[in-house]
Amino acid sequence: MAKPQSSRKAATKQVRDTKQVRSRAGVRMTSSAARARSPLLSRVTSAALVYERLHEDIIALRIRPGASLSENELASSFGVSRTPVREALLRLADESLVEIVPKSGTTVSRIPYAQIGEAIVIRKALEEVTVREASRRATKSQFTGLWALVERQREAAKADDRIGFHAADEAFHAAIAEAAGYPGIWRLVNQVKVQVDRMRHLTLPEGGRMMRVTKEHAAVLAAMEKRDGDKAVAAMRNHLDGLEHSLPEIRRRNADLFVDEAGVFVLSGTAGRKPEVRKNPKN
Amino acid sequence: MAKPQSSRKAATKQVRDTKQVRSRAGVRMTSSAARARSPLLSRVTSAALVYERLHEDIIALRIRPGASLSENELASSFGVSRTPVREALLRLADESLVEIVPKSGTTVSRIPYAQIGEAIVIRKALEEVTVREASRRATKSQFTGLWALVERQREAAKADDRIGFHAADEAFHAAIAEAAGYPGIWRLVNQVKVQVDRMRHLTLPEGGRMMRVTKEHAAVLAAMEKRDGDKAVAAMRNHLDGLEHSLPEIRRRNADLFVDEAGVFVLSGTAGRKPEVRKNPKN
DNA sequence: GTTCCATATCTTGTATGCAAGTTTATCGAA
DNA sequence: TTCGATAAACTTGCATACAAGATATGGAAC
Repeated sequence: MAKPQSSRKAATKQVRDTKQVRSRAGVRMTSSAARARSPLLSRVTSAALVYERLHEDIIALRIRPGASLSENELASSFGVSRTPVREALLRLADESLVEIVPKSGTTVSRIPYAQIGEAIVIRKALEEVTVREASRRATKSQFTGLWALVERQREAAKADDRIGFHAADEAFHAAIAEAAGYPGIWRLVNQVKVQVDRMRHLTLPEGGRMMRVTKEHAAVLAAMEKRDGDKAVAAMRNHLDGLEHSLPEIRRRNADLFVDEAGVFVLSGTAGRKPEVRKNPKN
Repeated sequence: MAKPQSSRKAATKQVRDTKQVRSRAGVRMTSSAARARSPLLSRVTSAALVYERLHEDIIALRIRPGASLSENELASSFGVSRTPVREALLRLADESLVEIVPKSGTTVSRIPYAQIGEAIVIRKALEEVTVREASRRATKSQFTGLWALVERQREAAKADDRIGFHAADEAFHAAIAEAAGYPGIWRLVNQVKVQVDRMRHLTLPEGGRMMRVTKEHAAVLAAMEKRDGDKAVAAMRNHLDGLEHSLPEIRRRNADLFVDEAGVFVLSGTAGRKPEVRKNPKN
């Protein structure tokens, strides 16, 4: 490998110090600074696009858990080369949505049933501190917006619009996080609950569920508005408890989409790629 | 196994009986694809190695926040090509440890001071539920192991061995998570506190700090052993409160390593601000 | 001196070819 | 048929080449 032109690489160190900027460099950054934000979401690269598409399809179960993915076929499908596809898959592997076996193949992860419970515990812990802080800090206009979201849910429930209901549901929780001043927590919650979200797509139509959830939200919000943090936390806890209600039944009906995880033993795991997942084919 | 002496081929055929129709290009629908494997070690790929090295160096501040990274120079430094280096950098970007600007360059992220507080809140929330559950579920042998870790901390504190102390500290918290049956929570905590860990490397030598922390751990553990969940949670909360004690001073002394407003997570309408105008006019 | 512009030289993004394993298919023998 | 060995066809991991945008440099004009 030929080194081109040694200009400032007198030092062979791979880490160069901070590049200094001229005093008026800021004005030149206008064009790039316009779109150069949102590190996790939409970049303008092909890899990001492939990632988003695959992410959506996996979460929505449009690609079934256990399905095999091929970098080559995905590449020709998306009309790009393997490189961006591979980057997307690596990222999905970090989120435990796909499993890459080095020289063998890549599959969409089955839903790790054993992790669902822990994910819900995590979500509860995070949302409780969030709703407590939001009870203190939320402004009047934020309460107005929250009530509007509850109303949107009520309408969606009446119209039996599950998609719209879910969107408003997410927006409700996100708005609470914003009111609390904890945007990172909501981002974290979203990261943790991916497997739960996949499972949600299997929920059976249960009469009155959406209206019940709406009422639970209203209870949380009412307590918040009274600045009663404890009561709001209790209401939120009660609300999130409802999540794990029908999980065993859902699992029973779609056994092939789940996997029992035996012993995750990743304690000081070097920031490891992902927990080892033992698949237990129960044919 | 219910199958009587089924050969591998027969098992394969049995798997095959499900539809192998490709509903979408690139997605092959199979019932059970990859056989369970035990890659106990995380990954033996070059990309993983590069990632681990860079991760360590960034966390330990051996690479200073704000430094520029070049895929080419890193590649020749590691003796590999750009591809595995790039994969490592993309992963580090997901963790907000580096920032990749598409056609411009890659830099090591400065420590987002505004996120430190939220990270500590998150850690508190997660560790509190963990210690509460561990108070219920921990076995006698686990308590023995935990006391041993406390003792190791005491010894390290006496010997003024900061590295050994920190290792035992981490192990203590990890062991509590394991006793609680929440391995995923500890993994998540580790992910969240990366920026806090970087900051920890800037802590000034403060007399008696290690011994104080050891006593706090002992208090947590004593409450756990009495199965007093509330008291254990309170002790843990008190322990973690100590984290944010000297943060402002640390930041004041190393202002160039921090950035005020990073993260910029546009949750609602208002557009994000410009990411960073390098305010480091060296020379 | 300052300002502006062309250009050389960086940077990362993507495509492609090869290497090294793994799985599947094929063929032959008992 | 059943089993076994061999080879063909996959798979991902990595190296390399090229493309396109961003930055720094140098010189010309004023």
